[in-house]
Amino acid sequence: MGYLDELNNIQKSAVTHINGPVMVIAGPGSGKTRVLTYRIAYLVEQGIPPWEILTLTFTNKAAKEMKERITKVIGDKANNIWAGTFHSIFAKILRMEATKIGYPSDFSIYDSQDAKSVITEIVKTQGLDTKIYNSSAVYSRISLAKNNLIDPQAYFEDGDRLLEDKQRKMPYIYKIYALYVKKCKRAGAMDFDDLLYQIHELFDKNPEGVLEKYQRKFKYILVDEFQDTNQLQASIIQKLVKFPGSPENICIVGDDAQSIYGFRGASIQNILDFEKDYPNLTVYKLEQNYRSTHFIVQAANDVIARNRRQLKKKIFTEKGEGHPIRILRAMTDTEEAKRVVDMLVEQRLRHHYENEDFAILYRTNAQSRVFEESLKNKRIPYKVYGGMSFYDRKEVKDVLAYLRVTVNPKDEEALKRIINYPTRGVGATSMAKISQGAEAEGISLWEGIQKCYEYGITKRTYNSIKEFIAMMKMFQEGLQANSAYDVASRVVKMVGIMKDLKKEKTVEAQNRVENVTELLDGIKSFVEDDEVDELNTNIDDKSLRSYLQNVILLTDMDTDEGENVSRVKLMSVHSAKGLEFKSVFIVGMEENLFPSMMALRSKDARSAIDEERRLFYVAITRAEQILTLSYASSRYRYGKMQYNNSSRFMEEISPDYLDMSTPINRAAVRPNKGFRRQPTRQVSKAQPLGNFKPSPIGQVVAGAKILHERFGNGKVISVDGMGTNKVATILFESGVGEKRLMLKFAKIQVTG
DNA sequence: GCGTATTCCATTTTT
DNA sequence: TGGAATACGC
Repeated sequence: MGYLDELNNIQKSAVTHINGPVMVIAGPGSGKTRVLTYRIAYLVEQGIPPWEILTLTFTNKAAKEMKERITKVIGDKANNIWAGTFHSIFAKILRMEATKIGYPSDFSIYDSQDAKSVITEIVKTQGLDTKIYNSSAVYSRISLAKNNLIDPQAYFEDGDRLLEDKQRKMPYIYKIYALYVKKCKRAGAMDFDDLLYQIHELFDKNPEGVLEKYQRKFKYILVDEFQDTNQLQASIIQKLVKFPGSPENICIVGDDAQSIYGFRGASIQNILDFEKDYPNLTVYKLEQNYRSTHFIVQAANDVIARNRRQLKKKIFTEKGEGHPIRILRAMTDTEEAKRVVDMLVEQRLRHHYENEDFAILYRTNAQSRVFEESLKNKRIPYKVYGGMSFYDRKEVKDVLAYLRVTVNPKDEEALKRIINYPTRGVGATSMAKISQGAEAEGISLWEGIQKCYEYGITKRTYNSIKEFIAMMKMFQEGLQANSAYDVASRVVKMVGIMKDLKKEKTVEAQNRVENVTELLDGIKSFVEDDEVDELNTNIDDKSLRSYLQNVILLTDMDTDEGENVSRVKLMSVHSAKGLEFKSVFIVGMEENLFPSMMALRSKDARSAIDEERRLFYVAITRAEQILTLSYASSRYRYGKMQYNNSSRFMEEISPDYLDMSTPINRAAVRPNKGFRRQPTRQVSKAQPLGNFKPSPIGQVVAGAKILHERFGNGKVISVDGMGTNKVATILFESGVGEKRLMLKFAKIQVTG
């Protein structure tokens, strides 16, 4: 147990105190992950079976990292620990238990797009105005309700909620909510919130003693980032931990100062209440920061001191004084981007940093664009996190929709997506008729299209639909005997998706073809490869159903596979939580941006600004050595020029920690009247970065050593196919394993 | 019913 | 600004 020596005394106590409730208040960079992983390792060494340990995190990445680190300490036993995100762990349990609460085990998961589309349809059929009942707004109200354990009935009885809706000119949300729930259920679908809400239902109703089963199973529970849990999550945990005779072996880790998900119903109150709920609670405070230098830690302390209501702690560091914090001022957003990138290049040279040592953090994803342009101009490789991810791409969603309907024909959103893709003459008019008919009879859309001839559609359309149904049934029949990959590749082939994409001869269309190929590769590795199961808890479930339910919970944060080029990282501050970088740029430090306009205008502005401040605190504390803040006096937003003052947050840092060579100037600097925005040069998109030069297809032969732009070094196993359709099977060194790549699209350089 | 042109409209953060 | 809903011509 030599690893215990790597811990300071408080960390050690937190690790070895395994019985009874424990709360660890962990400041930024205080070795929180280390404590969590060693605690789990310690539990296993004490003889606790790994499968009795449940670890809940917020991101797959955090779960994965933890598993890897535990594996290093205790070996393969780590594989049997239940570690994952709230959503993925509960999705997995629901897969086994859903039938007990009236859902099929093949339930679909609706992403937010699906959910919003359901809402829009309801709003329309209810004869309400889709402009007023904006689907995003309605969805967030419904989501908030679920996260506060308010069902439609309770919503209807909740005067405050109804009043608030009325004030927002949306008095009928309660009605939409009820219909939404009904519709999802009929479609055998759960949205993101349902993955938690339905687990709560399951435990609450407790059919066949299912709650006791899991209470017995999970003898030790650990929860990471507890400050970001909402009422629903806290309640689920409580159900598992608090019961007569329970040893209450729960360990929560969190930092009230880093609570940044209030908009999702997260509440610091959960942390503050924890002591009340668990009278035997032992609290450990980790206050030494092992990440950042003195200036950075002090700046963070200065800022957070302005907030009301917080758990007392004093974060300190022994990492030395470090560099004072630099502030960059620019006239425009483009100039800001340019100056940031220039500074980045300078730091890279001076401190011998790699690109990957840098992060550019912003408040809103829309800000990434100018920095991308700037980085492209300087030929600096970068990666943008957040925004459009692989699984959000239309072509990927289309294929997944076919698979979803194959697994769960009642999945209405998926069915609507594919019924006329590729176009087969089933347009909006016919679908409206069928939808109406099905709705009137109270049957699912899938059942509706079976008898669509009753709803007065044309012969032609009827024939198309008949063909479509026959095809889908064929896929469904293949489900039992074939692997997820076989089903998927058959779907892609039979549906003619590739044919449809290839008929367009643009670069974008080629990319789409490549994406579909990549998706199929992904499914293949899911089937064959143990590594890809992010959950890692149930590697035997290789069904298509299991694939679909896993894949929707992945984000691009989790798919960093085979990264071989060192890249600057661009992401929102929210996404940066839990990460660290040698040098951090926090950009767009302006009023109305950071803090956001929403926060400044909200009816409880004080609390909203406090949350923005915690967000800024999170941002500052990502930096290990160098922190740079930047802002622009003017910037384009929504196509218009906007002028903002510099952020109040910068003034909250004592000048002692700032590099005063560039003082903050609060007065808005307005450019002269004749000022014109520089037209941004369009840099061609598919430009290979660095010195990467793709080789001609002919050079890629079996046995060749190659370098792929994304997957890194590998060896060609075989090449098949003819002419321009050659496909190479390549074994990559970098964890991604074997991949089949279309040579005409793959960016491959032969190295030997 | 389909594809394209046009207008319109909303802009926070995400599992 | 750019993505999505709508209008319009075939």
